Parts: sequence; C-alpha cells; structure tokens
Amino acid sequence: MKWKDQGSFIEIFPPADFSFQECLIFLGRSHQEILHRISEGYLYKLIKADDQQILLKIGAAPHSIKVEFPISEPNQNIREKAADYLLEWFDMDRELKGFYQMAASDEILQAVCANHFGLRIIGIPDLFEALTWAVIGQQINLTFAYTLKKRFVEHYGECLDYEGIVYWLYPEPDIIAELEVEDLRKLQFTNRKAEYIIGIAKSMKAGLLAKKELLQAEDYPQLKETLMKIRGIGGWTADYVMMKCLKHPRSFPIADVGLHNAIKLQKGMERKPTIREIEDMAENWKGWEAYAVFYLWRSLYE
DNA sequence: ATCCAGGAACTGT
DNA sequence: ACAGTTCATGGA
Repeated sequence: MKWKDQGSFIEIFPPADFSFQECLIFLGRSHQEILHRISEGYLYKLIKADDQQILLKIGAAPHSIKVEFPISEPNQNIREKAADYLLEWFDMDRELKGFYQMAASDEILQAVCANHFGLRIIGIPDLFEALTWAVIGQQINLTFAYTLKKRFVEHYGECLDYEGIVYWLYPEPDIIAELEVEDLRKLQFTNRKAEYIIGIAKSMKAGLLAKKELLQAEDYPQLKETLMKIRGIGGWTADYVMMKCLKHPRSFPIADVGLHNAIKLQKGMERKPTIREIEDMAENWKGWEAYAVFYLWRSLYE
C-alpha cells in the first residue's frame, strides 16, 4: 500500500529512508522557480490530469505525506494520478539501501550522503520538460537558465490563479511546435536553443518521440544512442534526461561541470578532475551513478 | 574587462 | 574516431 484515500486528502507512505524535508530543500534551490512553490513547510504543485488543472498541497505528516486538493474534490482516477505523479517525482519506489551502503565507504560520497540522508532524485516526469529544460541549461549559468525558463513558461504555459497566487504548467509540445525561432529569440533564447526546442516539440507532436517508447528501450547504451539522434541532444543532455525523466540508475553525465566542481570540493583538489580520473573514482559507483551525481550536485549549495 | 557557465553541432584532419 | 571552432548570452 503506497498511498491511501482519506476522503478530503490522500496519504502517501514513502520508505523509511525518505526525507521530505531534504527534498523540499532541493526544490527550494532557485527563487526563480515557478513550476512549484514552497510556503510554510508546504509544497504547492499544479499538475494536469484528465485534462484538468489540479493543484496539490503537499505536506509532511509523521510517517507519511499528506496531499490536499485546495481547488477541487477530485475523483478516484485523479487521486490515483496525483499519487503516481508524486511517487515518480520523488523517486519513492527506489530501494536505496545498496546506494547508501556503497556510499558509506566511498571517499567522495560519504559526507554528502550522511549530510543529506533521505534525499532522492527529484525527477522531471514530463519528457518535454526534461528535454527542453536540459537544452535551456546547456552552456549557460543556472541563474540565466532559470530566467529563460521563467519567460518560456510565462509566455506559453497555462496557469491557474488561486488566492492571488499564480501557478504554472510547463508549456505543451503542441503549442511550441507552432512557434518560429524568432518567437523564442524575443525571450533571449539563442538561435540554436530555439531551433532545438521547436524541433523537439515538433517530433513529440508528430508522435516520433514519446516517453512510453523510450522507457521500453533495451539497455542504457542503446537508450542513450536513441536520445542523441535528436538534434540538440548530446551526451550530457541524454544522460540528464535518463536521470531525471527516464529514471535510469546508471545514467551518468560525466562531462557535467557541476559534477567536476563538486568532486574538486569534496576531495579538496586545486583543479577540476579530468574525465579519466572521474571514471576511476566512479568504479565504485557502478549501478548508482545517477544517485552519486545527484548527491554531488546537492553538495554544491547549502 | 575577462572568464566561464549543469554543451552541442559543425568543420577539418 | 579525434581535435579545434563557433555559437551567443548573462553572471560573477
């Protein structure tokens, strides 16, 4: 029993080694984030289910997570979708004992795993969002990446006003597929980012690119190869999407600058490690590369 | 100013 | 297969 209907709310029962608090801290990392809101210990998230906008108010209870529906009294089907969404978003079905056991004796991961015990990979369940957010973040600083995302969402996403606060949904591929490069240039996207994003939207709209199909992919290398055929998706983005959306535990964005900085810090190095050096360090992480990277990203901000 | 940022495609060897 | 170049922009 992963969740239970309690009438006016639903209750989700995560594993014992899950910390809602740690996940909240991660979600609060950018003040420019507009796809969720954190206020007084509650997490607010707008999702779409059965073509309806559903606002979720998520809070920690002693041994569970309580999810309320401030704007509606949803039917059974929507309750189930809300529960599924949260189970996926916070990777609650993952058995992490093996990871923590490995990390306990790993020079690089030991401290960060102890410090943030209970944190899980915070995913991006929506494939279009995962792909295009990764493209937006390519080769620019994160602050500006959030600025671009905010403009993108506010121009092309749906929203809901509740008690004077606006909640946003990420734009749909069908809308973005109809744009011209110039439309996104106005938001200060580069030509290339605009081309990539519109191209991805068109592929998804045409049914050539879908999460369901990608999830059926055979193994890690093959899945990565498939993703990299998409224009704008290189090795880094393929791994990022496998990690945040397709939930592949072995996804490993090894060229990531943030990863390099985190390793440098954890090891007290004077320079960033080389790819070869990271490959050696990661021998110990086999099967848990995605979690190793995610925790190391976490170590970069307090 | 100057360097760099949660890279990728393109070009030439 | 590999290395160098170009893209483009804001943050620190």
